[in-house]
Amino acid sequence: MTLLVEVRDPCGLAEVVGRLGVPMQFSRDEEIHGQDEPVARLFRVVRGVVRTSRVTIDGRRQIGEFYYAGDVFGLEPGPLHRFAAEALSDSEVAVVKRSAVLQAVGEAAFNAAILDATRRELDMAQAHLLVLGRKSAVQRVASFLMGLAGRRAAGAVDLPMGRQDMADYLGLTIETVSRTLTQLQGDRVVEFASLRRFQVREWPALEALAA
Amino acid sequence: MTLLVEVRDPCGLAEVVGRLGVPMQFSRDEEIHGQDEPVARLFRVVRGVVRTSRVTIDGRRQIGEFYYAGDVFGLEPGPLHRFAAEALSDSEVAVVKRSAVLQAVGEAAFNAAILDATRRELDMAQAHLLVLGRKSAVQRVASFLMGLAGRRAAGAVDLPMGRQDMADYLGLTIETVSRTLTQLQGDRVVEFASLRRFQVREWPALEALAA
DNA sequence: CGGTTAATTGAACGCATTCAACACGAGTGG
DNA sequence: CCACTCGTGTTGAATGCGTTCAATTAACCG
Repeated sequence: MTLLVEVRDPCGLAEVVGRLGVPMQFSRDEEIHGQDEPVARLFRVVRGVVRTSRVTIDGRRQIGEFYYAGDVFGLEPGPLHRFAAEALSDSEVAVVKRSAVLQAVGEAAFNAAILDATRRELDMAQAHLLVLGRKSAVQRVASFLMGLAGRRAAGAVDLPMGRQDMADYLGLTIETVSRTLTQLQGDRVVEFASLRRFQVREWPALEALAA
Repeated sequence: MTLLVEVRDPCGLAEVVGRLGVPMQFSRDEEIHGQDEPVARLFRVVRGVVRTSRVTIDGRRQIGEFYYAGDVFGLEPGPLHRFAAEALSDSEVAVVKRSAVLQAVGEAAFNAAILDATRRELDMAQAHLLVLGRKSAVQRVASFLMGLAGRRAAGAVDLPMGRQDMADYLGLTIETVSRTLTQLQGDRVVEFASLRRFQVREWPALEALAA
């Protein structure tokens, strides 16, 4: 657990935000920051899961990313939040002003940390591009489940988001997601104990399906 | 022209790379840097157009971005190039070692510039995500043409890449791209003077189609 | 228990793909 | 100048995947 955080946070931004941040509670679907708000604070997930999303002009919803315990979010390419952030379930988030972090660690370390976090965002975005641009429904869902299960190597895995969130994230409809999950379960690749909890039965098969 | 460069390069990275860089010539489809190579240099397009691309395990090709005159490329989230870079047409590229830039401008300015460029990459990636995740073929092609035409407000616009590159970039097949272009032309929204040169006839219609 | 929301399933449709044939343009050599 | 070829782009017909719309079922919570 500690190792994971260290690996994903070589510049210490997550640690600093966690240390300086004020813990705040958010309930299911509560907004943590809004779309088009000015960027002023940094956030770190302490408990629960957070999603970033935005709505396009024609009403379609796009999920930016899902953030899990330890992850930092609130970084944006520009001065405004391009995405809103909401708690998926009841969550605890450490919140701190950017200026406070800047003051605490100095400008050089701050920039380095922001750069590092931005790089990680870019990395995720590019991985996601491959999924959306070139993968079939089964491949998308399989990749997604692998990503979730990868966080907890074996045993039952929590599926913190609903089908609609999955669908918006994967660029599919809720019906296709549902059908695909049913199919994967029918093929004994994964097994759902409940709607929000599953276990990988056949890792090689899942990897093959994720292509 | 100068204004455009300034707007897109507030931290001067493009200017520095252009100034320090050694101009190199690349012919059509020639590789500028390879996939999985270590990141050691920065590049700036002087003349021509450059594409970044990578091939997945199963042989599908993904286009990262297209870079035009003035654009900086060669930035990556990690220590290795996730994408290869190739010249689309005969091009001139200014090449400079990262270490040389670092030494020339100092660590603080270097980091700021890299951060800024990385942010722009992230911005492009997220815009692209919206296209790939939620848009139809017509919307994708229309958006793409708008993006190209936006660089040169009016008159004939150069289409520097072939249909296959467009298709890979937009997550479509070459046939669908071709059909869509034909359709847009039939609807008098755009007009192709030749295969690689077009003009926007109805801006409002094109914007509407791009959604 | 109902009442409500979320998820699944079914059937028909439509868009993009696939596979195949054809057109076009540029370059080459007769 | 024409014939030939090769690469690239276009067009056609059939298929299939994911969507759409609608109905049903399951889960959750009082």
